[in-house]
Amino acid sequence: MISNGELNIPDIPAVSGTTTQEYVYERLRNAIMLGAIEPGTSLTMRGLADCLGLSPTPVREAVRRLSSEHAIQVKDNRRMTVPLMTSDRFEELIALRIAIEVHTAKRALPFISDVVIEKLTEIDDRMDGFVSERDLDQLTLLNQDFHRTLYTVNPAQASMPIIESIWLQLGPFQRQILTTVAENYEVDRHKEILAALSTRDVIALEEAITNDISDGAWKSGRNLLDETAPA
Amino acid sequence: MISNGELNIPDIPAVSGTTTQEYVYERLRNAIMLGAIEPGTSLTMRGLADCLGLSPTPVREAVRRLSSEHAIQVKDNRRMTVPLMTSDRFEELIALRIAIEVHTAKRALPFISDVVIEKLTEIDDRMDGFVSERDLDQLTLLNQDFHRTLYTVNPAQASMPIIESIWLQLGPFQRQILTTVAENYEVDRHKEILAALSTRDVIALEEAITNDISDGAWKSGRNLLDETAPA
DNA sequence: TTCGAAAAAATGTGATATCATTTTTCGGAT
DNA sequence: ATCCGAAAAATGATATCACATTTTTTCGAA
Repeated sequence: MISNGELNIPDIPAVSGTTTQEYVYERLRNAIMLGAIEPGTSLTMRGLADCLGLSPTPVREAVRRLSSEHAIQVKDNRRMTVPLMTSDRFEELIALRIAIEVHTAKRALPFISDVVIEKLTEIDDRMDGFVSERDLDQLTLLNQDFHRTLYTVNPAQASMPIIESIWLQLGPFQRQILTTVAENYEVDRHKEILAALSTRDVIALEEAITNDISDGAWKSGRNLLDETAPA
Repeated sequence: MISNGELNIPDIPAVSGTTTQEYVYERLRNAIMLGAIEPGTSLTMRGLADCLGLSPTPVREAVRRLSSEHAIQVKDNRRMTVPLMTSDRFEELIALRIAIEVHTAKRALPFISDVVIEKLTEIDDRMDGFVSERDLDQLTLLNQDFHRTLYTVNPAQASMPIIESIWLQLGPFQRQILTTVAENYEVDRHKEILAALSTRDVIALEEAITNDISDGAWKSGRNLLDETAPA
C-alpha cells in the first residue's frame, strides 16, 4: 500500500541546471510555507518519494535539510510531520522575529537609497491590489519580498537565512491566520516602514517593524490559538 | 588517487543508537568548530567518505546539512571549503550574536533559579582552571556550555538552534583568535552575567552579555583581521 | 620548453538492492 | 466482540552501481 496517497504537493517550476534534491527541497518548502501539507499529517520518506515519483535518496536529503531547519519534525520512530504550533512556541517565534528583523533593519538603514525605497513602494502597491482580491499566497509572497528586499540592501548579510528559517517555521501557521482573519491584514504598517526609511529615522523604523510583525501575526495568532486550544 | 589524503578529522565517540549520517555530521561539525579543517582547504564528498571509511551517501547528507548552515561553502563546481572569514562578515556575525543572545538571555531571565545560577557558577569555575592551562578546546566547549545552560532555562526555546549555527560559523575563526590572543580571554564577564542574574537586573544582563561577546571576540577579531588582510 | 587537445581519472548525483527494525495486518483463543 | 501474538508488509539507512560532467593528466606539435 502506498502511504501519503491523498497528499497534494503543489508543483513548482523546476529550475534548469539544479539538482533533484534541490528541486525537492524547494517544492516541499513551498508546500509547507503555503500550508499545503497540513501540520500533524504523517509523512514517510518513501511515501513522499512515491508521491513525487522519485527515488528515496534525494527526498531524504531534502527532508533532512528541512528537519534541521525545524520545518519538519522527526517523531519518535519512523514518522515525520510538519510540527503543530503551540501558543508558547508561537509567542517565542514572533518575539524572535521582532528581535532579529529589527536588528537587521537597523543595519540595513545606512545602505538605504531612493532607488530601494522606490522598489519597496512598488512592492507595497502591488500588495494593496492582492489585499482586495484576498489572494493569500500572493500576499504572503509579496510580504516576504518586501522584508527581504529591505534587509538584503546590506551586502554583508548573515541574518537573512535565519530570518527565512523563522518564516518557514511560522509559515504553515501564518497561513492559517491569514485565512481566518484576512480582513485584519495590516499593510499600512509597510507605509510606516517606508516613512521611517525616507527620513532615516532609526527609532521610527524599529517601531514600525515591530508593529508590522506584531499586528499581522501576534494578535491574530493569539486569537486563533485561543480558539483551537483553549482550556 | 585519494583526495584529502592529509586531512585530519578528529574522531569523536559514536553515540550508540544513532545513524551514520548523524555521526558524520557531529564529527565534521566538531572538526570545523575546533578548526581542525582549515578554512579554504578543498574538500570533496568522496574524499571525505574515503577519509572516514564510509560510503558517499551518509557523508553527502551530513555535508549538505552543514552547507545549509553555512558551515561549509559549496564552491562554483565540484569543490567545497570551510569558508574564509572576512572583516565585514565577522562584524556582521558578532553583531548578530549580540542581538540574538541578548534577546534570548532577557527571555531566560524569568526562568532563572538559584539552582541554575549555581550550575552556571560551577561551569565558570571550571573555566578558570582551563584558562591558566591554556586549554583552548575545553575553554571553547565550556564557554558554549555556559551560554547554552543560561539560554535553555526557557523551555519554549526557538533561538538556541540559531545561536548554535552562528557559533558554528564563527567557530573556526574564533579558534584562531583564541590561539593568537589567549591571554585576552575575558572570563570576568561571566561573573558580571552571574551578578546580573542574581539581582534579576535586565539592564545589567544586557550589558554583561554584550560585553562578554564583544570583549572575547570583537576586539581580538578586529586585530587579527587587520593583521591578515590590512590594506 | 610551452601550449593545447585528447585520453584518463575522479566526482556528484540519483536509482537500486539489501538488511535490520518497526509497523501493520490477521486469525485464533478467551 | 476483544485481545494477543505471529506473520506479512513497510520503512529508514547505507552500500553499491551507473551515468553524465568535470577535472586532471598525458603527450605530441609548435
